[in-house]
Amino acid sequence: MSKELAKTYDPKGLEERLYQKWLDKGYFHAQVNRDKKPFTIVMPPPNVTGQLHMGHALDNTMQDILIRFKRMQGYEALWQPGTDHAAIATEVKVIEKLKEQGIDKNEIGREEFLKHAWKWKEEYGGKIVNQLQKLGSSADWERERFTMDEGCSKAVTEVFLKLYEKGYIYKGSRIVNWCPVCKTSISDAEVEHEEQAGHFWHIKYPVVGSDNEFVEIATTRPETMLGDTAVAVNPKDERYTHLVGKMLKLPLTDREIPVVADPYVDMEFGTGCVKITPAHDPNDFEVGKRHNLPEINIMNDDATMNEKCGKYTGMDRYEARKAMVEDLKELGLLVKVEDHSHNVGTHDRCKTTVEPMVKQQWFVKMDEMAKAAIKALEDGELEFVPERFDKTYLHWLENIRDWCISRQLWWGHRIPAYYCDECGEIVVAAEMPEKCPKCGCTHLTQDPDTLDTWFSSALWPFSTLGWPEKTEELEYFYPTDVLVTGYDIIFFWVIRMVFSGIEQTGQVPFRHVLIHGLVRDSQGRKMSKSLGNGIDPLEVIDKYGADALRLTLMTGNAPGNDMRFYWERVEASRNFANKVWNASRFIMMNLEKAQVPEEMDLSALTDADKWILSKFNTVAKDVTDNMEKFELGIAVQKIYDFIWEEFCDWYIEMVKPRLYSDADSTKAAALWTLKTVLGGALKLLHPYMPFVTEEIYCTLNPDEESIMISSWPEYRSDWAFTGEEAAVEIIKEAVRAIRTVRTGMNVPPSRKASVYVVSEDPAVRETFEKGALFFASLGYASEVNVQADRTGIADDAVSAVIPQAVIYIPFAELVDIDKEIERLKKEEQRLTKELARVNGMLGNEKFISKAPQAKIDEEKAKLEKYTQMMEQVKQRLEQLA
RNA sequence: GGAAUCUUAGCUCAGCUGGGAGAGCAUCUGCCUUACAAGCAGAGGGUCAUAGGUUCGAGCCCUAUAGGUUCCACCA
Repeated sequence: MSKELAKTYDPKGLEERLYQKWLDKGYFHAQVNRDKKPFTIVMPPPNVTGQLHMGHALDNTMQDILIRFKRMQGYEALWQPGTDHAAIATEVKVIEKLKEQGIDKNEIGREEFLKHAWKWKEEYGGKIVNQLQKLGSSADWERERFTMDEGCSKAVTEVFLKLYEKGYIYKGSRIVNWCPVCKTSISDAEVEHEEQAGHFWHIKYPVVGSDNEFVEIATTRPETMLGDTAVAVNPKDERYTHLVGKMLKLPLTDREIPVVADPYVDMEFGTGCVKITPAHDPNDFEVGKRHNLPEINIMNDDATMNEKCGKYTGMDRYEARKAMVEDLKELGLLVKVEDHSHNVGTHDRCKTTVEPMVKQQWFVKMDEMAKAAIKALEDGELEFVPERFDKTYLHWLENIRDWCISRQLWWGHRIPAYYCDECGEIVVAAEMPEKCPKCGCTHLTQDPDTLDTWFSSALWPFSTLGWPEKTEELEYFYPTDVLVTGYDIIFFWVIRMVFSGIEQTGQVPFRHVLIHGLVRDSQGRKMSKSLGNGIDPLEVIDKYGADALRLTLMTGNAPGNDMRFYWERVEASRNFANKVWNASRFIMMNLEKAQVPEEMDLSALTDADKWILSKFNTVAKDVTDNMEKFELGIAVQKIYDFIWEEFCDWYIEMVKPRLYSDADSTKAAALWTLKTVLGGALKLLHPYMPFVTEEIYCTLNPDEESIMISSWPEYRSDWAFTGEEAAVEIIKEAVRAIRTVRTGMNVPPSRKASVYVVSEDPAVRETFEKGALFFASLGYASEVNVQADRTGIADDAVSAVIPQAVIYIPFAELVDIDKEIERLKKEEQRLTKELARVNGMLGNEKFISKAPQAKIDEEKAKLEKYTQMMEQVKQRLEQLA
């Protein structure tokens, strides 16, 4: 059932129809199939709160291309999708929504809040999945998972228990990054450092027992001085050796603190004296541990000063700073204030300045697991593409600190730890124990905290396949083949998956990590909500179609680099879709008019047919190789060039006269070739542009159900025709040469000319005789005469020179003599340059002795060719002059 | 402070292991040629950031410099 195709390609409606068809047919669904090899990708789970952005579009397009490619190659290709509960992001949204209704989180309590959160998830959570489908993503939606579904939660508990038993998870009092707005701890990876202009306050601390002696310290955060428990100097610093061990009076308080010596202090920096606030600075915390200093926490969870702060109690940290500086000034203890710019840690989510605080938190001990992750990369079990991200990965792992995994949130996996209300015993268990194993009492309370959202994401590659159960799927599809993600998420996610995978399953969860960059706006800025410069992929799809968006995202940049988004580029991609559409339309129009053989005797093909078939064959192989190496951009560029430049601009044009002539005996061959090459090209293009290719393919092959389940073009040795390929290249070169002559002389294409091709080589003559038709068809010649010498050609004929032959066009049929001279002079210049280069190389003894013989022969051939061409040009110039 | 990366046509970017400077867009010229004006055929435009070095030969390798971007980092 062939149907009429519209004149221009219109993706509207068509995309939805085809996607629905694929879903109905179940093409996306992968099952354990022992007859096939598996190929697995797990989709980075987008946040349930998520709205599709360009990052998703890029990420998922790449994955879809690989999956479609492998599926067509005959693999059982599983693309495992799902969504992430996105602990803090979701919690914030739900809180906002409740606030609008006048509901306060703390008033309704945990149980009630979670009910709202789940409701919210059910209501809005599916949106992102829907949007991913608009891209054409062929993920196995039947297997869609959620990081907080039953299975994934079970995996989380299992891992927590195992790591706890192994001693890798511990609870401890540590300095953590505390977000005073979100009121939760955050991990190091969640802290962003940004340069801020600040001040350096120099403050004098009086030495106890000696009048008028002070120690001058410098600080960027004077408010923390209320928590000072020492002042440190470098042990080698002779300026202060006499003070070590003495006591200082801490201003604004009635406390006395010691001077300690610690190598952490940089003598060159500031005054060489550092106030030590163990409870509010990570370094000071370490110093404090070394010197057994007390930790005095001076702040509440919202970063206001707590009850230990005397008159400053209740003030915000910045208010307190101001007040204290004023007071110090009054006391004459403020020496000076300097401008100072320094890095301040902020919470990546809410941009609040992080307050280091000492808190009881849960941590994962990293050193052992980090070592295993490093080893995996070094042993080649894990490969980054591009390779340079190895360094990012290793550097992070080599400097890793323990991972703070507890969060003071409600939405997430609750920590499976229970405390005995009586004796305080900690029990880590999958379920609430009936009684305390120590004191036997039955009053136990679960830890109120939840786990870092990345804790569950870290298990994603195997938890989605059923782990900890030993499912068939896990055994068959795991470890997965490739993980596709942005470089911005290597620390958060990739690394944690790697060590979790190794620890829990004994295997690296994926062999390759394909890293891509960020999609930026046309000015190179990050797309962000606050800037309002984000471009909605759905809008792009709506205007130009998903295929155009996908192609745009895959071209014009190197792997791992950021790319800029330009509407013009989408337009160019859309034009390509239209080009494919129209070429196909032309071919199908012709196919309808004639009977096309199913099988073709290849010997019945003309040189042109063999040329394009052979060319296709090569391109298919190259494209396959590139795709195997994850060079997706290079691969699609080759497909693009092949379809547009070779197939459309040359082959289709060459073949037209044969199609228009009913008598032509090679018409069937032309039709067969058109159909075959188009079909093959569509297959190569399908992973990139699934919709247009599917629509055309099914019209082209009414008996086939879908291009998705067709087989990938394999290299065929019987399609390799080197001789014919070369022959057509000669013809192409000749046509180009004639075009140059004619356009150089401004001859309207409507004026046909007789063309004489002169070559001593009989093989070349034969080529031109067979190809004579092409010239005519291309509108540059009405008549083509091929001969061995110049007999019968007017002396003033204009020549176009190609390496294999000289082409003459009787001057009478052309015009403009000046332009011809100009053109020839340019040619002469070019040849002079080339000759100089080749002569230089061949005249160089070192080149002759060191270069490979093949290279030398090549250059010698060029020398001969150019010399010959030069002669022709000179002759011609003389004639015209 | 450490690291990665970039500097190639007016713009955005390709250029794989060193061997005749590329694409898309933009500009200009000529074409509504029966698949496509979202098209066809052409043209112009580049000391490949700078300075050295290795090599017969460097956009590519090495060193240094300048500038841009990004990541990491506890300098109070």
